[in-house]
Amino acid sequence: MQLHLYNTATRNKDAFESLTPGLVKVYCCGPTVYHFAHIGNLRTYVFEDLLRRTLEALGYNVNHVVNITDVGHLTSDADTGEDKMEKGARREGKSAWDIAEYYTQAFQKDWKALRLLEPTAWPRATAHIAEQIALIQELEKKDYTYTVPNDGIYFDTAKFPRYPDFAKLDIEGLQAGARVAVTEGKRNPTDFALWKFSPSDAQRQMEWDSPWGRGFPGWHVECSAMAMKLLGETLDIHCGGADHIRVHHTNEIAQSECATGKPFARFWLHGGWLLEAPDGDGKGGKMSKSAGEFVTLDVLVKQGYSPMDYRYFCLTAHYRNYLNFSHAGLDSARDSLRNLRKRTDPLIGKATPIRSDRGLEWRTKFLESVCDDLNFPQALGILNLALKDPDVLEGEKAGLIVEWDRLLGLGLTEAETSEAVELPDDLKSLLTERAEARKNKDWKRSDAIRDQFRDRGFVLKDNPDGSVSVN
RNA sequence: GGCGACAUACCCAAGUGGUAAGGGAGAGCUCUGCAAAAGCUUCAUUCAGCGGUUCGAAUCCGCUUGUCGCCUCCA
Repeated sequence: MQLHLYNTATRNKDAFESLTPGLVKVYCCGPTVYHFAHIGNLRTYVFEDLLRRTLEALGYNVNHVVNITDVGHLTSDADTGEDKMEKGARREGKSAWDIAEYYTQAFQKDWKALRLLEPTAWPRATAHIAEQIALIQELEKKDYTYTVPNDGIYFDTAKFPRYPDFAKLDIEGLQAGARVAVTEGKRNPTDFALWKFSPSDAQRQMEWDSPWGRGFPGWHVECSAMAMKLLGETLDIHCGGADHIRVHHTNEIAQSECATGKPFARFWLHGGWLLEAPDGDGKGGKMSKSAGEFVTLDVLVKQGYSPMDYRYFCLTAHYRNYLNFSHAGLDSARDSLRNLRKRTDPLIGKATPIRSDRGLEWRTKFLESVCDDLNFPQALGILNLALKDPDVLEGEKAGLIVEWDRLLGLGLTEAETSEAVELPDDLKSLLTERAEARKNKDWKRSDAIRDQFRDRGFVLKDNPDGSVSVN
């Protein structure tokens, strides 16, 4: 089936074909590990995982690279301000290297919890300084760079006439609206640093020798250098959050294409933002790490949600649209998933080949939705209808779920590991007492005991077979 | 100030020219000592408002209103 993906470069849903038959090279912009990833960040990785799974379902091998940015991002685009890594280090009284390691592990823990497929490679910026230097030297050789004394090596965006095209930038409007102090010596407002000199009056924790002196790489060059090293000069797909379009990806394209003379990526996919819904006293708006307050996956887990609840929540909205995060919304997702599992759990292990016309029809419909720019919300609707369809045999339903869960990644084919509820001794004896009361049809006593359980946070359910479940 | 995106039921949300998917919540019924669970049924003549194009519009165009984003960093 033909996959169509919305390509930011063309602003159109384009038919996807890989450059090399059977192999797709995907580069996804990863986290800057100076703090925890929030659930808005995570939404983008969920979308990228859906892309990966879709490509694999279509028979492609996917070479999937996700970088770890462990150096180099300053706090503003004006090439000024404090390095985020060093700031994080100071905040926590650790070294910048420790900070990077700590948050990388935290990030990868979230990654696994969300059932995101392991990428082919997790390159770290600090492990690819030589490649970055080489790329800058190539640009220097081709005369795209210039030096700003006591500052760094800059890319001259005026020498790349297509610079504004990708993000449809209005350069003049940019200039007019500029509220940011312009770096002294920059030729154009859009020029960006490729290499930053270490400050002469302060010792940086992360710095390297280079042909231009001691310093550290700019924060766009790492992606180009690592992507090209690991995947070649032209990628099939480059992904990231929508906030990368304007600056980061625009700059990646400029420096990569000027260095190689080839298109850097054929498809650019961008995930929409998670917004904080204005429920309660929340003000609403984009969730942002630098704004301070943010919700992490761990926070949700502490609130009683499972990572799969959040994954399902992401699945309910199209990846390119805004998604409003609210607890009401997450509750709804959690309940939906719970209800879904009630229907799919009894199907585990019962899959049979799908042969009936009806079964094949559902299979096709689901795949069509997914192939239409990853329309998972629609696919979920189809899944619900298929499960309810009385004309599809149980074994085929089970087979469809096995197949579809490889795309959804919700773990529907694995039994949930629910921990056995440990009952306090006094409640255990009450349970015995209630069984006795029920046998004697003492409903008043029986219900009173059930209420007692409820007050202690346990829900008693009398099953049709006479047994009692405690939750 | 400039630029842009979005607006679908109580909530979330798909649908982008052919007559409103799906989920959650709610309601009713069946079942049950009662609950719970499960099953069945039900839930937008209508897509922010107003005009226009069209045989036909939630879908295209214009205006208005509202929300959000970008023009610092950000997934």
